[in-house]
Amino acid sequence: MISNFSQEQAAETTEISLPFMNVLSDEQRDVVVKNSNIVRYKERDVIFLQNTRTSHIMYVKSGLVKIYKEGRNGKVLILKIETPNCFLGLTSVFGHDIHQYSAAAIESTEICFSDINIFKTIIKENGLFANKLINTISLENLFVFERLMSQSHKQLPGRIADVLLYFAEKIFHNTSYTLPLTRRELAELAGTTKESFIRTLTEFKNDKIIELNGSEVEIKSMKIIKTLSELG
Amino acid sequence: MISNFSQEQAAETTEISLPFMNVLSDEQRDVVVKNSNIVRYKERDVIFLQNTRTSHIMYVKSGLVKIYKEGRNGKVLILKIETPNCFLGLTSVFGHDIHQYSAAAIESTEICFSDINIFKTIIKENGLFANKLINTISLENLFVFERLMSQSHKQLPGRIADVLLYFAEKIFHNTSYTLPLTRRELAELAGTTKESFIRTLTEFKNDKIIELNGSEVEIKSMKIIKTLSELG
DNA sequence: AAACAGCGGTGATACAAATCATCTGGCACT
DNA sequence: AGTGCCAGATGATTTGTATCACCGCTGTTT
Repeated sequence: MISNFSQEQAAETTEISLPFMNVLSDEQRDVVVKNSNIVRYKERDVIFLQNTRTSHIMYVKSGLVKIYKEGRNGKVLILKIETPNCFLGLTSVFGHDIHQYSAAAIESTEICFSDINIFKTIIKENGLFANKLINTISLENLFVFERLMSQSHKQLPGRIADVLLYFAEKIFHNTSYTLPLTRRELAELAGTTKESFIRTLTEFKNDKIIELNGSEVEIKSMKIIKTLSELG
Repeated sequence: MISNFSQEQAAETTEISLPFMNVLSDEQRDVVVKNSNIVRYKERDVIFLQNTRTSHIMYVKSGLVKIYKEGRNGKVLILKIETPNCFLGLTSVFGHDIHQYSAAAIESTEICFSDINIFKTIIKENGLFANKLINTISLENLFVFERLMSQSHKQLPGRIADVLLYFAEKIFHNTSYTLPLTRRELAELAGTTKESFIRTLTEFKNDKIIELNGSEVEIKSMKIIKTLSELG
């Protein structure tokens, strides 16, 4: 990957685009493009690690990224999964100069890196862009509140239902999909253990709530899944 | 309170001040002051309720406010406690036009209400202010990540230690303080039940980690509390 | 080919914490 | 003074889920 990096970069710079780019002036857009570059990651590649310095704004051009946090006890929590056109670690960059969590590619992924100072300058210059960004970060915040609610007050079936709903509604926009994570990672997303996740998933399958074939999932009764999610 | 509202307002408008007010121009400051007013709440008063429309930026002038969320199963989760000079529900206002959580006064509290459109205009005009705001919301976000980590991966002693640390470090800046919440509310903050919270707190007391007298807490061994928090 | 490491899956067991029940004392009503 | 009501507290019981142990399978390393 290193060997053909410059080649890639040359080939890709014209394709750089950001969310809300439409609210930027031609000049601002130009500055961003000139100060950005695209990097490709393959499955399982780490994009950035917790406790490293923040230096760039990143956003997902294609692929899927898991955002996760590691505790001292070795336990891992997957905070969220970022999809194309999402910023990566906005809150980490603007909240702290050290990354407070890690990011890794779930599948083959392209990330666009933009200089953070260019970004801050544009926020200062372009209030509409700033407003959009504040909106984005706020929505992220509300999402985490929901996750917190899910983790602290729902028991296993509700949390597993939440994970299944998450993939169906936020990631794949479809009731049938291929789980992009291992059972262990799914458990880290649901706040449980591999074994408990598997067991509950198997129960869902036996109860005909979902169809399950390895990583292939089809939600058969969205109604029951939603009820499980709501009742906790 | 209603009866002497206009009187209060008249008396207080000169005292309106916002975080980051120093980055505003004289004119902007003037507009904010003219479009703001202060409302007083007493203990247990609700400031705004989940599912109501957002209309104002609020910030805490004095007092303490609990931010909480209610689930369909009747369970309540206290997300955080806001102290003087904090904005109230920024993410709710900027993320959604419907409040996604509730706020209530824990003690006698003064809240400053500012028109939301005035605010959005100033963000557009004043990039420095926008940057500050983005920073604030990002930090809020990181805080919730930590809470999520605490709730999903720590067991009771670790979570209770986190609550005690929260009051000591973030709210009172002191190792001895008076708990401003009931045991039930403390449990809602720790993600547990009243009974379990009481039991664990009693154990801490018996183990001489804290001194406890009703709502009076003194952390005797900060070291152990921090160890408990870190090991989960 | 053998050794191993990691994943999916299942059963048995242990344990943390929720739930249920009950008692206290303080405070607010009539 | 008496009734009800909520907060704090403690004990007994139940239960959800983590933990432990194990199997088969696949892909990788040596």
